[in-house]
Amino acid sequence: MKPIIDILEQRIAPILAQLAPDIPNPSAIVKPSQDPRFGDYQANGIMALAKQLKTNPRELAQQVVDQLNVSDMCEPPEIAGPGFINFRLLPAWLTQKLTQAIQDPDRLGVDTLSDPKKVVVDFAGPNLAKEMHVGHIRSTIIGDVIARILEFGYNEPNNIIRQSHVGDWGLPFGMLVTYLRENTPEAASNPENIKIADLEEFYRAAKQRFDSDETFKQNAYKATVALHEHDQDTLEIWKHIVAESRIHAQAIYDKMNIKLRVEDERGESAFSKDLPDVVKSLADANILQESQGAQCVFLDGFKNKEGNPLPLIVQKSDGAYLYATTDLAAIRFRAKQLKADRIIYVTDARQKLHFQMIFACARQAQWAPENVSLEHVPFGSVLGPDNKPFKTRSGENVKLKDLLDEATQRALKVVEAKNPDLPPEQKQQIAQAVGIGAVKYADLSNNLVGDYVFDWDKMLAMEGNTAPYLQYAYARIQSIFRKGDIDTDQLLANTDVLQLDAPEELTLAKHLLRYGEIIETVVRDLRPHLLTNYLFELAQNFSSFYTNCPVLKADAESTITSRLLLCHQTAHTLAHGLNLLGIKTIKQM
RNA sequence: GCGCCUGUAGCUCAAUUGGAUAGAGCAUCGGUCUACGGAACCGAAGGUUAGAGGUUCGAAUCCUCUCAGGCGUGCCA
Repeated sequence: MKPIIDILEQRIAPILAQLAPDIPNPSAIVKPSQDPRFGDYQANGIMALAKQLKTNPRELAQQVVDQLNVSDMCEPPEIAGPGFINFRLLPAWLTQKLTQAIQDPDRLGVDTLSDPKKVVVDFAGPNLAKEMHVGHIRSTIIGDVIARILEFGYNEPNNIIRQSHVGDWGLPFGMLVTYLRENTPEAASNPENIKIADLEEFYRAAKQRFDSDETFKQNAYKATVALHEHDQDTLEIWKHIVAESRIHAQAIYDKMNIKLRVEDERGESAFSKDLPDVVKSLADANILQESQGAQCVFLDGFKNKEGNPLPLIVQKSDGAYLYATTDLAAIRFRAKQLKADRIIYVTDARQKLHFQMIFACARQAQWAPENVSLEHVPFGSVLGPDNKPFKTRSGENVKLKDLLDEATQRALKVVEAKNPDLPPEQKQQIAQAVGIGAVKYADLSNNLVGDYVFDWDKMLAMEGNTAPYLQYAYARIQSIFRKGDIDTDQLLANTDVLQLDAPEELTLAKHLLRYGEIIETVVRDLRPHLLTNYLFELAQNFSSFYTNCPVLKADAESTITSRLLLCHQTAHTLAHGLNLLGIKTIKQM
């Protein structure tokens, strides 16, 4: 089914078109009402339209209502205030629609969005030379969630292409190759034996040599040049170091429940051979200029501190290429080769200017035509308790592995306290789901723009807008099904007994039917916190229902079944939504 | 200097992008209290939306200025 907003708008649209033939696409602008006194949904567009028509808004609203037929789904619409139209959904209609949603376990009654797009989501993209640290956490979490939501919304998983633009081609690798040759020449001559137990230590040792020894430094530069010139020996060692590094990154992804595979990786090295052609093409298109020895593109509207045109530098004065060059190669590849309709970049807000320039350049070079949407999803920084970028006490980056381990440890303590009798392996599994879920949910549940303070106690607090609260609501429902020894298949064979009477039942049902509306909005606006908010409210509505409406102890058999169906659909929606957030549910906690 | 972002209850954040009396969660106070899992529920209190103007039926949201903080601003990514 379409979102209720869309149903109402589409019913009103032809009436508006007829009443205002000269206004292009007049819209009813239907929104959920904030206050129950104004019904379930309200149309806000009449007043703006009346303004344009220079007519009385309430009279216009009356004309709309006179012609509008929504009697199958709503009580008679009311005109209120300066010209709102308020809609109250009929229980019978809600029952029918919710029944349909229950009978559709794969999509929960959510329509596929009508314009399935081919989308590239660029996220994660760590530097493979080092272990992932807290600086990578947001892009990784948010990008994965955006990809998951698009996969569901467009219902064409193969059209959603994850791209991890890893750093695997720079000086750090020249350092690592040189260090490996120096310290373990036996591995360097047999690269397939390269094993790096501690990637961070390996990098640190190489960096120390680099900083303290001039000969080493020169060798590292040489190795980097050799790499870029595709020297066979160097390339062979590089390949195995990258493979080892990738194992470390993959371990983090697995732990975090991030859907990223080796095939999704297309980093600097993959575009390295395209870079000369990027510059040449810009020159051929007459948009390349030399300035202070560097090859630059000057784009309209970008100024530096002196107020002079700000260049996008694509080739340094020493001939080397930069990340701008690689990003341009990538954008061209994604638009032309992958044929993406939307290209989404999930990076730090500090890169905003960079992407504005990259996008402008790609447009000017006609690598991304106007019908390809280029979208930067910027997000703020993770701060420590001192409101400064999150670091360890000694001022180093917090390793993602350590952070995730601590999350699990802390969650395990809580599980031990609450449920000491569970088998140890189950406690471990719960701690994993709760700890990782808490970290991810904390990251996703606020508006992306703006920094947030990393606070263990708040994210793992078992009350409030947190992952554990949602997981708890899910676990409680599972408990009902265990206690009542309910067979879900048998239950779902009786969906026609659904009946909504109690106010808590109606509130819950209305909320369940808004799932598609939320999905549609998030697919369009790429704001995951709208989904976390929705799920939190769902859990709250359920808790209220749960305390006020006995399920297994209800008076009539039909009420029991009906309420079990509500429970089932709530649990199913919670699990589905949490899965879109990359967060696991557990049956007990 | 210029540009971008942020400023909402004591704290952390919302407000479906211009809609009705700005909502949640923590914390505080009060209630439910042998419970289909109390990791819960119900209620109270808490606001000049940083400040000042403006736009209009209507502004936290749009415009102008001011204040405070963060980030960026040519060869790092």
